[in-house]
Amino acid sequence: MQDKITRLFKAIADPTRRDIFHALVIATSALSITQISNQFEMTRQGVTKHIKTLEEAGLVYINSQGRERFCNANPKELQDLNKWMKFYEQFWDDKLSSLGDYLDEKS
Amino acid sequence: MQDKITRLFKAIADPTRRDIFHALVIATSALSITQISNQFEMTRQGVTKHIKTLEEAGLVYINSQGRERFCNANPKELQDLNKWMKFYEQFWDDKLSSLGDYLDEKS
DNA sequence: TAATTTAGCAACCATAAAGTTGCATATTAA
DNA sequence: TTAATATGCAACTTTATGGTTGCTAAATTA
Repeated sequence: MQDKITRLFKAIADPTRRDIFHALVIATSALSITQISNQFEMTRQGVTKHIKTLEEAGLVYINSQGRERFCNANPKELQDLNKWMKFYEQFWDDKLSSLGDYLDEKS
Repeated sequence: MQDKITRLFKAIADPTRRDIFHALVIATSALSITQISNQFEMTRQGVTKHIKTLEEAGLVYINSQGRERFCNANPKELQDLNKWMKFYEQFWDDKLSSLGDYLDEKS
């Protein structure tokens, strides 16, 4: 369907998903779907959909226990985005001169 | 409408826009809309729309000259995304212990 | 001045995305 | 075993997104 980096970017491009992700990151333990839902003004099913998107992007993984599904954040996955951006860092200050440096390095 | 960080994330979440952005970054000079369009299998109007999205995110700025509009990449804008991610870096290795460190720093 | 080129704007289309309601099912508690 | 809780699934609605076609207008070139 989509490549990994696109899934990642799209997952965190939604503000609600960033909030959910954030809540999971700073949580001191895994949170169930209901526990997460209670923190948001949205139906549980709405939250579930977002969780699924985050999960498919690798940003969240789930641990089922009985009838509950405990969600954990996996911020490490953001490294891929960092890597993507890394390339453009060299162009931050002065585009042309940095491009020169980049080309020099390659030669 | 949307906040800046969301606009940025959404802009680069689309693979075609990432390609356009990339083309502009590595270009040795500003490119007109037509010049960009020629590099993609899409109508000029389609490209124009993407450029507009990139422009609204601050990732591209335009220099009009006569009937032409020369587009430049502004990769510096990605710094904001970097800053957003920075917070989560501390959770990359060991979530719980890193959170501890973070809380320690704040106290 | 006539023809060509560059581009914007508007309308349209198809699909995806964000969120809802309603219902079924499995697990846990009384 | 009955009631309550946690969740998934499906259908539906609304709005956003990615892309198209067709037309218009301004700037260049012949």
